[in-house]
Amino acid sequence: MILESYNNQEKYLVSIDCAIFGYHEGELKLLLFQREKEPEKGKWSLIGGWVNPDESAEEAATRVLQHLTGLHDIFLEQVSTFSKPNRDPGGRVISVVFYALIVIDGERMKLSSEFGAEWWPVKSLPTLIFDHQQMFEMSLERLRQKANYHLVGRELLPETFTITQLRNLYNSIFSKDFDPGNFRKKVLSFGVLDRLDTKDTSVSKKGAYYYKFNEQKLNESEN
Amino acid sequence: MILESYNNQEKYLVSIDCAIFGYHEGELKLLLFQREKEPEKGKWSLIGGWVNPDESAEEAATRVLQHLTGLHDIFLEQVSTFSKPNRDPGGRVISVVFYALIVIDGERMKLSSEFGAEWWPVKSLPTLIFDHQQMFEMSLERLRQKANYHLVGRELLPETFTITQLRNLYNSIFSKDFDPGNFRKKVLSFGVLDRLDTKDTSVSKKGAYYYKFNEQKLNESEN
DNA sequence: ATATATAAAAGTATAGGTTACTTTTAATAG
DNA sequence: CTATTAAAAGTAACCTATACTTTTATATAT
Repeated sequence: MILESYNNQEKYLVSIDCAIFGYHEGELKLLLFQREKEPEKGKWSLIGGWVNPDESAEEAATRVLQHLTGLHDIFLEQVSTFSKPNRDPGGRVISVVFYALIVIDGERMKLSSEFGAEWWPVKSLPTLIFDHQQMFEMSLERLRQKANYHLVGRELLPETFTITQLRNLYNSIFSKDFDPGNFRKKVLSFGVLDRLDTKDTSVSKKGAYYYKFNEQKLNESEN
Repeated sequence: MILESYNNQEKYLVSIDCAIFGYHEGELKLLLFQREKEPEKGKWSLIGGWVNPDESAEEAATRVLQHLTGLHDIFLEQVSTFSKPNRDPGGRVISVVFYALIVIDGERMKLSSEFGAEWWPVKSLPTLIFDHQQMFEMSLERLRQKANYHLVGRELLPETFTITQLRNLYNSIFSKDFDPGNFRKKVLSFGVLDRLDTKDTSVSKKGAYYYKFNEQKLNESEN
């Protein structure tokens, strides 16, 4: 902005909303809150919060996520800003939208009891409030773009996993079935996975090797 | 956002900043204003403006662009939102950044005299205020992404142009030299250009055919 | 009138990557 | 020890990107 009449200008509430993706039981899931008041009581919303005076939007999103999940170093990326004058019936609120990726483990499944948040499969979401459906769709699109050029397994899978698990994650993100052979070839060509000596024999007699991300190679490849 | 204490929250000024790209004399250019007051007097800034109460950020950017250029239907895309608490020394201002593409013709070159705006080659920009350098860099990156998948000639070139002109535009956007033969093949494979009967003989004895975008095919290809 | 020079336009050959599909492998279960 | 399972490896066809070469059309010079 060029300096000009800062004082006569209207100010607005600024919030963040976050599409939090997780992966559980072979499905990509989204963390949602159920709204308890009118209007739109009973509908669901993304996780949100206000931007405080001492914070950037990124810092606000990080704070909200840490408070909710207890996790630090959550992967977070800005998606877009929603600013239609009447998008929120409660007042003029401009919302900066992010998406986040987190590993759903036992701890993270308890979010429901603590905060009333619930994981929903992205394939069958409930009705969302305001413009949150569009926020979700743009976030998923961004996640797909990200997953095209980088392996997103580290943010969504447990520390060790099989190629098949990784492929199922990708199947779930893109809603299609990747060819097992081609997927393996492609994924290993990134050169950022280390094969362990242990195998998962729960699904095949032969057994599938476990892999884990090599942090050093990840950094080198600017993943 | 979930409804919660709208009233106790701090409000902020919200602005838009716009990286306006144009193409002139074989160079990609950026439209800038020179700042007339301290702090940072003499440095240059992107084109900006406030978001009014009855506008979305997109509408604000469109209004500012129309007022500045007289053009309607300008190509505009949201890049990112900048929100660090102290990014603007004049006060807490959250800025939604866009990039725009416009055809520089005679009319558009007069911007300087009317508004004090000047076109700068992106290869040699002056020092920009605040975080505007970063805004520009993100905008150029977005433009490159866009140009990878879609022909951006319609937004930056005159109505008719030769393949060589289009290639020079791309050379300028990506700061590299595309192979003439390969570029031609690739560009025509999009199937959205119509060849005219007229030729440009100013640069070659043989003459290069003029082309124009076929709007219908453009729409079909979701360009 | 013919030759020359220019860059457009078309063509070619190689390499690399994607895709669909087949074969082999390892280990368990009957 | 044979059958079964999915992992893992391999293959062939196809498509695209890239570097490079050849042909074409025409204004200008001789």
